[in-house]
Amino acid sequence: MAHPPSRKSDTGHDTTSPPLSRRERKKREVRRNIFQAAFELFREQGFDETTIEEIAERADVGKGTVFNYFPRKTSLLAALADDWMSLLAEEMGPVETWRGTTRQKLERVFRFLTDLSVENPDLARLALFESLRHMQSPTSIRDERGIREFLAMTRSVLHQGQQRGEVRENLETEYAANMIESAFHRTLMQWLREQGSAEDLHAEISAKLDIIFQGVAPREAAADRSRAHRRRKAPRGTAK
Amino acid sequence: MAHPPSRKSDTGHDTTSPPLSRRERKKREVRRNIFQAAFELFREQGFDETTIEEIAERADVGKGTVFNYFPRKTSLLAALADDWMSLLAEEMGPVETWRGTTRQKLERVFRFLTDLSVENPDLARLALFESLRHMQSPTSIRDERGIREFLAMTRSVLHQGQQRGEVRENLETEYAANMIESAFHRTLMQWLREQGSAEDLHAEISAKLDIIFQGVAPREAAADRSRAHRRRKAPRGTAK
DNA sequence: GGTCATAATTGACCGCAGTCATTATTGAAC
DNA sequence: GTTCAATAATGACTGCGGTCAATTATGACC
Repeated sequence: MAHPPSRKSDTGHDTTSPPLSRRERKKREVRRNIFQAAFELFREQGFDETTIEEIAERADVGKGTVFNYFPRKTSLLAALADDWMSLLAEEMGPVETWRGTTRQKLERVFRFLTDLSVENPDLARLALFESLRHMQSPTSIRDERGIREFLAMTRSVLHQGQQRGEVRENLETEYAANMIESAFHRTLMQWLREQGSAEDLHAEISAKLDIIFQGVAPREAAADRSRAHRRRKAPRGTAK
Repeated sequence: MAHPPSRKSDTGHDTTSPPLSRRERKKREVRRNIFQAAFELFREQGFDETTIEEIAERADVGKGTVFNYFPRKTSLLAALADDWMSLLAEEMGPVETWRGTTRQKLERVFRFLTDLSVENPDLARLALFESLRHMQSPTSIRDERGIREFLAMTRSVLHQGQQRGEVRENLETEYAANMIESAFHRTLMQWLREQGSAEDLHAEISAKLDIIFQGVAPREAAADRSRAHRRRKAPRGTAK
């Protein structure tokens, strides 16, 4: 029973300073029960094989109640991703306090997440995949805390790197963070599918970090300037 | 009715040199009818709003027949992705014949695919998303021609670039192609979700290409060598 | 305690993706 | 033309995700 959904953080904010009403406490408890029941079952029998009714049964609520808390079945997976990000934030503290080179910081973040994934490949696969679903439909309102936080972190690290001279001054950190995130995400998904060794995974991530740091062009011939239009523009994206 | 599924290529191979039996011809025709009916309907009313029974109705076959050809509803989307890749291959010919710099070649490929996507944002979103599904489950046997071909193309372009001195000799093209693909994929998905202008999309892709070519590290301090273990190893992945 | 608006719970119900046992078609062999 | 095994078509049926109208719990206010 390695790594059940984290006990402290749940998937909501931890800022529970004001004492909660009974109602609120009950709600959280129910939510937690459903969440927990769901992941026990997912782990035991897989996602597709688990029905909402089973989850409701184990959480000791009606089927409809499950949908009150998690409007789609896949919302349960998104909750897991959020949970993991909370674990990460909790474990590593605010970015400003991290030590080491830019590269080391990035590797530490990746390491934390890959370790979780290596322990729970099935859940990781589901959660990673789910974290993309919100991109599918423009109507979906989910805010996808998971990826957002990851991007914000990566971006901060790059920013620090700029100040320390380890990252190009003129780098568009928004885009770079975006690329790092998507490369990491894809690498992890591929690995989860192919079920290689953890060593392979780390090696591949390291190699890709090399590429992102060094670039593809040879050292001298900086870059091949052929872009027809270069419209300088505030990057769209996830930062506000 | 812009861009219906391509008429010539369908989703199967074009190598129809040996004359086909009547049976085989019938099969292809039925498959084509279903494919076409499905995409007319998807375009008219959206994916979720279209039922398999409607598709079967319009293609003038029984419901079960649809499932004979496309075992899941989403298989129809995967077929679209394949179709688009065939269009691309057909339009641009073998990689060896392309002209221009490495950067220009990559931009031309992206341009072709983004143009298709700009014309059919809804279908593109669905197809792009679907093209990731095969990574979700290790049991899925789909071979995902789409992404594979794209990777092979990108890799060839990088290889040529190495010969022309536009790409670092010691670059692991397998990984680099992989990163380029995932960055492109993600950029496109994000754009499709946010519905910006086509100009925005091109600018973002261009900016990311800059990053991939130049790298994140400053010119002088090549890279920050901190990786604990550097296991040189044949890249796993999609090339055979 | 009693009243009442608001919020939470619930399970009967619905629609559709996907299955499968049955039936129809094909074409090779004679 | 007839036979027959292999292949394809079919739609009745099933199971589950998701909805919603009805029911119950909660707590603010008197």
